[in-house]
Amino acid sequence: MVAARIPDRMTSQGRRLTRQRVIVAEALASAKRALSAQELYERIQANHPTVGRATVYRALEAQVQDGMASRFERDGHVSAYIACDAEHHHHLVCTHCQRVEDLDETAVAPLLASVGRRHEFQVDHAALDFYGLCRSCRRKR
Amino acid sequence: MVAARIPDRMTSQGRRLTRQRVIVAEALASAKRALSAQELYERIQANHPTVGRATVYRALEAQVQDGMASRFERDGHVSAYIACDAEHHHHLVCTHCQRVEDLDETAVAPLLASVGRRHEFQVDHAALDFYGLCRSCRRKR
DNA sequence: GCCAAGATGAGACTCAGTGTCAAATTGGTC
DNA sequence: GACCAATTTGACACTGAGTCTCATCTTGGC
Repeated sequence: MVAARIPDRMTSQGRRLTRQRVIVAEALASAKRALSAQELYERIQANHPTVGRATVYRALEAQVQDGMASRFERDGHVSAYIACDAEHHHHLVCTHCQRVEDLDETAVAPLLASVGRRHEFQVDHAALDFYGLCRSCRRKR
Repeated sequence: MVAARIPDRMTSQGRRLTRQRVIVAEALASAKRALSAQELYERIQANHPTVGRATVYRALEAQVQDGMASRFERDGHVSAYIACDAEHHHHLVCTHCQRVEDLDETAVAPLLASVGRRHEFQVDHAALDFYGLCRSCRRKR
């Protein structure tokens, strides 16, 4: 089960396991969709009104570093976050309901390999996310 | 020559061809690297001090819509822009010198096709940019 | 040249995200 | 369990990219 490994990841790099970071991680994981830091903060406020806004931002940043979440850009220059259980995951983001599907890494690998081969470029990281309408949102239109 | 088509693109959707938008387009095209709106504004100031900041932002937005430029996110939540001469171009961005290489579209197409097939997802647009060090920056390290 | 629709420039405004700092918490160590 | 240094937190001030407003100016069709 993936959840069992979460505390390990959260304490990587000498990071301490705090109540607040657990709250943020759980809130993001249970959302099952992309949320901005502000939206997540507001959700957390409902049950944990003492958790500060800056703490949510810091916790999200830590989660991204620890490979527990990924960040991408939503329209309007806002970052959105989604919980994920492996590193280097890429996503299909529904721009209507904000639900996120994982993209099969095996489909991505050939592209990454070909880029390394064809361009003398040391790829550090890739923004590789697709935006559009998921099946159920497409039907509703 | 591609440049000849620029006025056509700039007047799409009933948009008017203004002196300022030409200045912005030329400044971005001649930069040959990714620039933030602010950086571009500052460059333009040198030769055209009357062009306003908001105008540069608006012109860049229009260029992205018209497929004359693409936008991606730089660290620090800032948009950067690069001129491009075809639609749906994806890029290799050097995070050190900000130079940009075009990514061969034929390498990308299989991925796009497989996403459409494997996920019932109507892809609207894709963030598909690679960040890293270009050859010359890599050598300098 | 005329004129309506659209664009511009100046600057106020917004708000996501960051920095600061005193107080609180964590997790080794004894 | 108590102690303590290092880290984290919460509150809030601050920053700055990007947007909005509005009076004025341009564009382009007639």
